[in-house]
Amino acid sequence: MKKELTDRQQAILTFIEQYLQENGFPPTLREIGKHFGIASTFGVKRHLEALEKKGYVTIESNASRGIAVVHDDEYNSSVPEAVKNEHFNKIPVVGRVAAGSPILAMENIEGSLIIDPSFIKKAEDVFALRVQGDSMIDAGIFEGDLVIVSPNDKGRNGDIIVAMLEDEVTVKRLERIGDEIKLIPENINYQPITVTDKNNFSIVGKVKGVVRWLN
Amino acid sequence: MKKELTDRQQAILTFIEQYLQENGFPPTLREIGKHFGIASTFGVKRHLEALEKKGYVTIESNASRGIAVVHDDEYNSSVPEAVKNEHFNKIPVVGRVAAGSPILAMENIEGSLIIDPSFIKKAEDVFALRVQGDSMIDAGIFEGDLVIVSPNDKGRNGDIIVAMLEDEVTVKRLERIGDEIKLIPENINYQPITVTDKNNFSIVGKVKGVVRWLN
DNA sequence: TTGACAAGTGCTCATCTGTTCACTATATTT
DNA sequence: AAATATAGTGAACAGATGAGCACTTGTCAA
Repeated sequence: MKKELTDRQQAILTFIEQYLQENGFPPTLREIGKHFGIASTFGVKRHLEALEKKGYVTIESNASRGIAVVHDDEYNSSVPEAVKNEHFNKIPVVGRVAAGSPILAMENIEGSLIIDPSFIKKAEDVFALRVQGDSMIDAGIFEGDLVIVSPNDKGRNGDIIVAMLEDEVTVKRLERIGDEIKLIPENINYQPITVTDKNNFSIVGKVKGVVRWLN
Repeated sequence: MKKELTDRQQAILTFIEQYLQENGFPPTLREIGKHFGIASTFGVKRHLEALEKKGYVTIESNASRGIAVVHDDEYNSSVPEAVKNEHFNKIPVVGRVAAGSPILAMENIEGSLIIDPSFIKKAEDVFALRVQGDSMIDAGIFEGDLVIVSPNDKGRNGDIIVAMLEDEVTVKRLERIGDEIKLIPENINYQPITVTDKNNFSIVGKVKGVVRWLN
């Protein structure tokens, strides 16, 4: 376990990491000092020496910007193998879907989500969709939730699926009776939809998961 | 598309990337020159200017080691920023919690979950807990779901929290009235719990998110 | 009260480092 | 043949930068 940092040291370490991220190279002593209102480079230097002694950075003597942030093994061991091997899954998050437009068009991508491969088979090609409306609240799917959709799985009877109906995207439970297809909402205030015009209907994919974020 | 590089320029770009990887900060003009047997810093500088003009690096004027390697979007789009910068969050998933045992003891860890940093503030120390029981179904939290818990946030009035009560872990909505603490289930079949013995009660943390996996 | 420690000031100094200029040389393109 | 881009030398220069010292302040535990 690494030694604990003082608040000041932690703040400085964070600043260095941020600076590095934004600029691609580490800050100078004076830049650090300026950011924290420390007038003397010596004050900054001692913070860095403390950080080095505690194992958070290494400092190249006499080299300008010679600060390297240490990512030690302990830290790395917390990195899942999957990520090291780049076998993680990055899932595009689709925001609002404009009527008629292809779901995965670039304009729709709202962000991305990383999901542990233990949840998703590696090659599976999934995406996330932000839920609008409350027709599935009894299935624990609320407005604003993200549903993870697998377009390669068109769903079986009883599965929750994402369907495209009349250029609108909806999340519903699928019910197939013979040739008839019904979309069942999980909310007593809504009525099941029977698909009549199969030209204007398609199943986008099966819902594999739900992710909700509070606040 | 980026302009093509000469062999020399490519070699220098590669060297800079390697140096950066090994040292954590970029090389100086003289260090580059020394590596390639270029005696004059001016020769090196012109290579860098070429690299900058072609969009491979940016150079901070008058700053030592002010070379930043540009990673353009095309190249990066297959690798999420989060992973490249190792700023992703790996969350331990806690399975069953034995009565009285520390929640985060190793034996309890069931697996791990990777969540996009866009959801969680970087330094936030969270873990995931598998839900047992159905006392929160009206809040969309079902048995078997994973709740993401932030132990640093003890929750405000109305928040959904994880509490430790009589050596049992429960997910409930928090209600504080004056000095009285109530735990409200979100299921009409359950009754609110008023905390009487505060010695046997503690708040584990606030629920920040919910993840459910189907099949 | 004493001591240890974190944090900071103001300053000097040496050297690190990017900038610039004049000049040379070799390909490739026009 | 002339223009252009690439590649390099050697030297001079100024500003950027880390190192070091003596001294001060505030907090906290023994």
